Amino acid sequence: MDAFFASVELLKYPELRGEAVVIGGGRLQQPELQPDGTRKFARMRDYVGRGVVTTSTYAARAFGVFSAMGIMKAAKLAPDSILLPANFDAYREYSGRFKQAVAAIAPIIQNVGIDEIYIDLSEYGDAAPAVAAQLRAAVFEATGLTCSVGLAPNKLLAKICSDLEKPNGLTILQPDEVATRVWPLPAKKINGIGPKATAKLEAMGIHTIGDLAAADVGLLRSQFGDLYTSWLHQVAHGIDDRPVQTSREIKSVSRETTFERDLQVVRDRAILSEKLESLCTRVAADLEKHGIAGRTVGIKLRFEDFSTVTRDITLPGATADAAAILRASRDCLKRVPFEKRIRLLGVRMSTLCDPHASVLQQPVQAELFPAL
DNA sequence: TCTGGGGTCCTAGGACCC
DNA sequence: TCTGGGGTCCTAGGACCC
Repeated sequence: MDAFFASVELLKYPELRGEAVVIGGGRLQQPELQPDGTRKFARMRDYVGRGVVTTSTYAARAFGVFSAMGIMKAAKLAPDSILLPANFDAYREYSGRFKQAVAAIAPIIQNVGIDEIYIDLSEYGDAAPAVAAQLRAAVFEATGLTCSVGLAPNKLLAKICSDLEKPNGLTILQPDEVATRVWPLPAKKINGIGPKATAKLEAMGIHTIGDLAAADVGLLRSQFGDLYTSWLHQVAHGIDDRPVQTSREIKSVSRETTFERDLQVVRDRAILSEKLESLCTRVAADLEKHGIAGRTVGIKLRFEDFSTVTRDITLPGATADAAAILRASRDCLKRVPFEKRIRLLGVRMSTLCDPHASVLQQPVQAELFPAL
C-alpha cells in the first residue's frame, strides 16, 4: 500500500490532500475541531518530545522526510508540514479491507505486516498481468487507496519491482530481465541488505546488485558469514525459491514503551514498577487473545545512550498469567547492571505453545487475517 | 532537540547429555 | 597425560523488516 498510514489519514482529512503530512510523534492529540467547523492541525515545528516518523506523504518525502527519521530532524527539514498521530485501529480496518479484496480474487496470500502482502499468481500463467491489474482496481474499490504491485518470478524480485514505480504502479519483470533491469539498482534495494551490510559492501566497492553478482565469492566470504555469503550470491542473480507462505507460527509476543523522559532506577522506582506491571498485563492479554502461553519471559532495557540489554529466563512450564510474567520479569531485572538512565522498557514472551497441550507442545498457527 | 513498536532470523558460547 | 563427537537447550546480542 502506498504511504499507507498517511493515505488512510487523508481519507479522513481530504483537505490535506497534496500537503506534506507526517504520521508519528507518539502521544499526540488528534486534530482539534474549531468552532467554524474546520480543523486545526499541528505543525511539525511546534512539536516537542521524542518519536520518529512512521509514514510521510509523498509531498513530505520531497523535503527528505522518510520513515524512521526522528521527528525533530524531520521538523528541521519540513517545519510547516502537518503532524498527525497514528490511528492503528483505522489502519487495521483498512488493512483487513484491502486483504479481503485481494483474497476474493487470488487467495494464496502471505501477510507481511499491516500494509504489504505477497500473492502467488503462478496458476494464472499468461493471465497474471491482467489479474494483477484487477487486484489493484479491487483494492482501490474497497479502500479508496492506491497500491503498488510488482509481478515477477519470485518474492525477492517482486518486492524489488513493487518499489520501482511507486506510488500507484504496476511493474512486470520477465525472468530474462534481471541483468538489464535489476543489476543497475543499488544493492540495498534487496530485502535483507540493510545499513550495516550496505556499508561493508560499499567499502568493498560493491554498489549495485550487478556489482554484487560479479563479486568474487571468496572476497565476500572474508567479510560475511558462510550462510549470508551464499545468500548474497543467490539474490544478486535473482534467485529465490521461498514459497508464498499462507500461515506461520507465532514465535514471540512483546510490548515495549519509550518513556517521555529517561528514568532513574532509584528515584523513579515507582514509575518503573508501574510500567513493568502494565507491560506484563498487556503481554498476558495478548497471549490470551491468541489463546497461547509461553515458557520464556524476557525483558529489554534501552538506556539513555541508546545501548540495549536483554535478559530472559525459561520457566519449567508454560504460562500466560500476568502475575507469573511479572515475577519472572523482576527476576530478569535483578541481573541488569543499572548505571545509566532508562529510556525504554519492554517485556517479551517466547517459546510459545498451546496452553492445553501440556505434553505435546503444539506450535501455534497465526491467523491469516488477524484484523478480522 | 537524534533515534517507536512489533516482530523474525542468525550467531555464538556454555551447560548438559549420550 | 590429555582430553572425541554429536546433539539440544538456554541466554545475549545484533541485523533487518514493516
